[in-house]
Amino acid sequence: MNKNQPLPWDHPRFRSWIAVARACQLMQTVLTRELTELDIKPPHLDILINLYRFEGISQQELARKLLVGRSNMSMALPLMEKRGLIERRGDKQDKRVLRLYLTNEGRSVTEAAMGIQTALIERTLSSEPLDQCMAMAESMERLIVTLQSEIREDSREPA
Amino acid sequence: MNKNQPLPWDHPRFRSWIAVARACQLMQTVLTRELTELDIKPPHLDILINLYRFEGISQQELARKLLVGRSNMSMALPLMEKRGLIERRGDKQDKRVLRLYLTNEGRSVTEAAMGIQTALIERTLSSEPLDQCMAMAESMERLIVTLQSEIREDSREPA
DNA sequence: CCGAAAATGTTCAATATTGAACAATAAAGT
DNA sequence: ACTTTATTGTTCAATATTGAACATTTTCGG
Repeated sequence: MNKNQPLPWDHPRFRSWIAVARACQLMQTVLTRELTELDIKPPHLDILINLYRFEGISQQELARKLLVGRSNMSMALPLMEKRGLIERRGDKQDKRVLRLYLTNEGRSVTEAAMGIQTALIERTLSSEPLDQCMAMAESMERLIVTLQSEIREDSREPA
Repeated sequence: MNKNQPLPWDHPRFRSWIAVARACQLMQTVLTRELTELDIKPPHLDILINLYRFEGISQQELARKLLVGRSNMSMALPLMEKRGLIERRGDKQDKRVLRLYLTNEGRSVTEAAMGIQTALIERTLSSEPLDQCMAMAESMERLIVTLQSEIREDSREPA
């Protein structure tokens, strides 16, 4: 059965990618644990960080930045609003869009959570030379561009 | 508010990691699309690949390899069994454990799916020099070791 | 200006994932 | 042998995520 098909784990790039995926998974797991004291989870942190950087962003724009569907935001944001972390205010110009803002509570939770995440990343990645980290980031950014263009092609031409 | 706290996006390692995470997310999205023709999703592919490599593995061992909880396997595997992709047979020695095997159907689906995933990875990563891929893999493997030991510490000492 | 097309957000059902509590079996300690 | 502890798998409720169908509002073509 393995006669004519080269097995994936013989491909160096395949093996590399699997390692990347596993590392992401683990990092997520550990981050989840460390965030429990703040009673938030990674998806919410992603949202908070983006609101911290881009105050007044719309739900649509936020979903695009996070690479998730709009419906995701429609489910998550009202919960965060009820918890007093964010506010949603309608845009004056365009009555369709809701613009998002951090509350003071949300801002301080975000700062604490960013501190935790930054510390985790520094701690676990500090043994890797900075050159190597930067090179990896550049590879990943090229990968992101490639994959995003592929996704856009698919949705333009859904034949 | 940003006076005394250094912002995460000023840390090069933080930025690098965010790029890694986004790339993983996108890769997952694209892989999901390309697997629809086989009617399976990435989590099932992960399972199939591991059964392909390690026939007769137990549910527990499989969960450990995939870095997911045992309950996850308890939910997913019966569905895959109903779809005729795998078989679960009780261990003769130890009546607690269920050992997992691919059916012929499962094996051919796995081979097709591995082909798709390998092609995707080769296609999107081929522009990165092999040295760079290997260096990244080594970094990620070190990261995995670090994070796993941290997880183990936590679960040993859950104070 | 009016009707068609696009954009934004919501709802819903389907699927994933987790952790906790549980039952059955095995291993260890006495 | 017997009680205790550990391991394996299951169930359940809670939370995430997605895509499709939908309503509202805006934009565009005529």
